[in-house]
Amino acid sequence: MRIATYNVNGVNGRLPVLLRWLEEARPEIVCLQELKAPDEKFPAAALEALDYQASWHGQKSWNGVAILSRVGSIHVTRRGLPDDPDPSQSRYLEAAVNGLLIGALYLPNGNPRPGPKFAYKLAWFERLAAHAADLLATGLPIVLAGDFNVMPTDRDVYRPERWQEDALFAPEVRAAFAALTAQGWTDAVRHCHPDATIYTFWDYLRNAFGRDAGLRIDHLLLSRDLAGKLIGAGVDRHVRGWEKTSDHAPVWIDLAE
DNA sequence: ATGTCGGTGTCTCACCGA
Repeated sequence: MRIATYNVNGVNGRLPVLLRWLEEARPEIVCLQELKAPDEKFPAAALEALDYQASWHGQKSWNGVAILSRVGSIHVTRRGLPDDPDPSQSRYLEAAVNGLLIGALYLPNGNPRPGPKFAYKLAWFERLAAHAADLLATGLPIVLAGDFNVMPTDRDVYRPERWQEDALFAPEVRAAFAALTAQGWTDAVRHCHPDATIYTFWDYLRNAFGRDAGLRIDHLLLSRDLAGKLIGAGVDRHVRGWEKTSDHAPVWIDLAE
């Protein structure tokens, strides 16, 4: 079974690209981020036409996350993290799908650092970690997937020395990511490709994709039992080269049935 | 500092956030 995560950067503006990729890749379960659409403008009918059911947590203009499934119904267990002091930002959606618990997330960008946005990012990360610990304690098979807005290590950045002060790579956020995975989560893509240079995002500016000046910020984290079923992972990076495409590429894992 | 996107309102340009 294939599970993917894709920051679409506007689900309606990128709809032709999203549909083209879904038809080509046919993942069983998909987490989407940056819908940039209110709930009433989510393109459910176009996805249904490709046999994908969907649940979504939208917001006007910004953020927004969704879960798609072509392997049975989506039972939403949570919209937003527990104890969220700012529920106006739609960044977390959790659902039971086909025997798995899926947490779809869009972690705050956090720039500029320092500042209130960076403080919000760290606070959001702390609430995610607290909830993730509770999830692990259930013993369920769980996937946390999305745009974490964190490059975990130097090898996840085309030029790490240039990103030391950025909110996506600052010591505090790398430490937060490391502390999260230390709970017992497996970074699926890195686990499958320990030494490879793998990126999931290339800025629109300065021909970043053409220069392969990328970042690895989209991740799928697996609970312990699921990590044992991991048989493959990768990035559909050719999608980043399509017309009217997102600045992110889809990221996927394959799990043994 | 620069550059490029989608979404939105101030609405066919100018902004915000990324």
